[in-house]
Amino acid sequence: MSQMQNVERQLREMILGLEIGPGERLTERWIESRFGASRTPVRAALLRLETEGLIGRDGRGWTVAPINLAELGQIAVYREAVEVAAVRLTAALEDRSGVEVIAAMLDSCDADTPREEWHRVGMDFHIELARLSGNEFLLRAVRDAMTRLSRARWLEVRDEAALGRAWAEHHQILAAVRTGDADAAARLLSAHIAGSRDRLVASLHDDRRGLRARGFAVVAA
Amino acid sequence: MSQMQNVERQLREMILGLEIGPGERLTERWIESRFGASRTPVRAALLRLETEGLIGRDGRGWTVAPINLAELGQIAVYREAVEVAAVRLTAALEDRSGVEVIAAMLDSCDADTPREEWHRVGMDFHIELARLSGNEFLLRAVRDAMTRLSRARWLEVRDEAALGRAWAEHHQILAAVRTGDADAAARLLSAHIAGSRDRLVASLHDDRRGLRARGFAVVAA
DNA sequence: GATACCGCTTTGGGATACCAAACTGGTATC
DNA sequence: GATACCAGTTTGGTATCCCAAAGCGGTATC
Repeated sequence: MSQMQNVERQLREMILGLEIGPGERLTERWIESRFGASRTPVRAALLRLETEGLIGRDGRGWTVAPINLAELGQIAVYREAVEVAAVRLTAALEDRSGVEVIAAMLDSCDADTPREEWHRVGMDFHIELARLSGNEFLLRAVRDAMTRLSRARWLEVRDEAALGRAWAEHHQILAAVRTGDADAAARLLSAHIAGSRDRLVASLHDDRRGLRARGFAVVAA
Repeated sequence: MSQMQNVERQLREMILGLEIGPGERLTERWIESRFGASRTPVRAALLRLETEGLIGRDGRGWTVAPINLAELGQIAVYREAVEVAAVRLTAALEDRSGVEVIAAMLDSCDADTPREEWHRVGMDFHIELARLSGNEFLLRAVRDAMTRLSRARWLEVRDEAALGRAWAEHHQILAAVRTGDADAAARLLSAHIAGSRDRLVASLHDDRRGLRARGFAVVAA
């Protein structure tokens, strides 16, 4: 793999994994020495990550995007629009066997599954559901929204019950898609996204003091 | 303005203005000499334009994105999802005075207005309408969709009647938003997008022989 | 003590040199 | 005539070097 893709991937993982905190400053020279690459691939990676919304410009330099509570609400509206459109397309397909693959993916998580895996599968559910629609743009939009939500969802304090509820809602959505009931699938998905947003914003809002104590920049709603 | 933004802007204009044809190969060295910049800003511009979908990788090199008829249909579905969501938000706002600015923008076009201006305003209508929603993500999505549609719409053979019909539909949509009738606005906008797509695809499909004769790569639906 | 000033350092933007892989065109071989 | 092969060229990927501007301290001045 090329250095460029390598730096991009590793840097993205460090940001999403909160090894580099939201709001932290980045210098091209630091990344250069950290990954043993020269500035050319580093700058390419930075440009890519900027379009993903994971980093931004801070005057002349680069900054890891802060956790933005107001943005979370806007993303919820955005993803509702594209995810509902995608699920309606999928429910109208003749061959909806793809939902079984997603159901199996959900069922692969059990009590022994590590938290990172639950986190990843929880996002992949929405991404793979969008992929079934066959529309590249809806898929890209959902993937983009999930990337931007990733850190916030990771920081969310989720109890066992909330996770179980989310998984139940996921299965309900799949069931509606399976039977081709587009309206039901859309309604369930909308409610799921709204609930997800509310719990997420509430959780981060309650804990924003703790987040700031960890050195994370948090922009209020 | 920095060289980087300069190269990016000029190259984008050349691509959107079809001065570089769809499917044409690009070399970093050619861009370098063409704009009098070195490879660093050239590469930055290429990376940015790649994320906009205007250029793509062709093995090791770069290629101007072809006109893709199948993609046009997918974009229509995508923009319907985000534009309808945006217009519903806007219709629910207390202050909807922004629609008057957009109406004035439409009315600024008359029989003497050059075709490029009609083209630009026709896209800006949708972008500005999305901006009124206040949702950055919906706005970005609409702007992105319009950028990707820009060349195809420019190549579309539009008669006077079709343009007048489009403008009338634009005004109808604004009227519905003005009165706060979200359902009507959504319905009108959906129909407008579907009709726009049908005419666009039909026009390009009919003329695809002529397009190929001009050296433009056209991917069939 | 506050502030204006100055020199050093850091940093991103740009330019250039080098390399390996891919491409090209011609040639030799069958 | 078709094909395999080889040298020369082109091209994107990478590493480095230079520069101007911004940031940072320390100091002198009031």
